[in-house]
Amino acid sequence: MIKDKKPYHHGDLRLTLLNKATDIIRQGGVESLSMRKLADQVGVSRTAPYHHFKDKNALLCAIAEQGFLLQDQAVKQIPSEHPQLTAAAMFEHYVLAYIRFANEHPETYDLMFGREIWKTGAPTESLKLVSKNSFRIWVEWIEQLQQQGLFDSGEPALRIAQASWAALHGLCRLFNDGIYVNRDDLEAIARTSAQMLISPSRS
Amino acid sequence: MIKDKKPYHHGDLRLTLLNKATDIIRQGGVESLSMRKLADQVGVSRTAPYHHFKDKNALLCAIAEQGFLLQDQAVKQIPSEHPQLTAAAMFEHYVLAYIRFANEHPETYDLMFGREIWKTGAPTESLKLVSKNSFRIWVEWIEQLQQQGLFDSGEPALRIAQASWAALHGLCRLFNDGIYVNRDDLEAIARTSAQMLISPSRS
DNA sequence: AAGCTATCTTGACAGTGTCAAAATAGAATA
DNA sequence: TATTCTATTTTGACACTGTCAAGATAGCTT
Repeated sequence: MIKDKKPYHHGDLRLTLLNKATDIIRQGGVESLSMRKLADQVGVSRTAPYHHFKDKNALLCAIAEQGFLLQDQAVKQIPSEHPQLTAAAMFEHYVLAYIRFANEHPETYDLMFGREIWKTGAPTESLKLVSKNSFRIWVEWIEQLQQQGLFDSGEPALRIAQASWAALHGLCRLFNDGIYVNRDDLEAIARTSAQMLISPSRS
Repeated sequence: MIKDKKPYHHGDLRLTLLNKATDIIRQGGVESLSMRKLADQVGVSRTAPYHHFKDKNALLCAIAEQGFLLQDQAVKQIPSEHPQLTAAAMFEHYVLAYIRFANEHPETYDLMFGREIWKTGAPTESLKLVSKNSFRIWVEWIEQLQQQGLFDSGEPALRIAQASWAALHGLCRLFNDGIYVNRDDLEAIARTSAQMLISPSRS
């Protein structure tokens, strides 16, 4: 009588697939996810997933979408949690949080910002929406820090947001992709990055 | 009697494969390269390539290796070509050259620094070597610029090299992977990045 | 001319994504 | 309650993929 949604044969297969798929890629990477094995593990036939996700691509988009929501949530509460910090310290905090997220969910992160979806495949409309929103939040954040003198006011906030995010993203990728391997250095490099990015004097 | 190497049946199949494969990925991306189609286009049977490359992975490593050599070459001659530039201008020049390379050879760049080889697959020993050398060149470069006061002398050169390269890399990836799409902004963002990274005052 | 080895081919296997058509289960309607 | 309708799932099939094992062949060396 509660919200126990058990609509049809399986009982919300869509969600089950999504969770299981996320599980699989967490353990073995995106390339270890096959539609057939996924269906098998859920206990359903090969093509059943195709009635809930148009494509393998669509499934991956759904996972990425969840990733964006998770990240937004993890990052949203930073300012309210540390209201006493200076702008510079807050920025560093933000940077570290971003990198920690990428580090804790490497496979999801890869889906969120990888070519698999954005170049090779085709991003879902709804994925485009949530990702755009995520970036908007970042730009607004940069705008605030810019007003506090952390960044050059001569440049448009958008451009600074693009450049700084690119820097963060690059760092995450290098570690996630196995090019930088020494995990202990991650936070140190991140701190250096943060310090290099902010401008101590105004232009 | 000249160096016309036509050793066996085909006549340096290895090089032919390498070139054709590079061609294919340039046009259709890495995911469009299949060993079978490659063999077909070269006019040889499915498994012939396996006598010149242990794996598909080994073939991709060879392509990446060529990429590193090409990049080293393209970047090496920058200082000698513009000896009159200031350190800051030289750095910007370098940044733009790097990005231009990534932009002109997006698929090769992806192989050079992508998870396909470094995380999922296994980099060849010889690939590890040339890539390590490439990074060494970058660190030495940063070291020089650091001595010229472009970067904080308090930080180790290695760390600055890591952070700055990560920033560059991130920018390249965002464009190569189709997340930033407006190609006209590339150089502008790159210039902003370069300016943000250098330190106008010393700490 | 004989033997040897590097090179290439044929056959095979297990795996992939996904389409079309058939089967089935639950909800809606009569 | 019986029947129709539709959402869901299954079975079969196809064209691909990487790559292993065994056989054939071509060129060099002796």
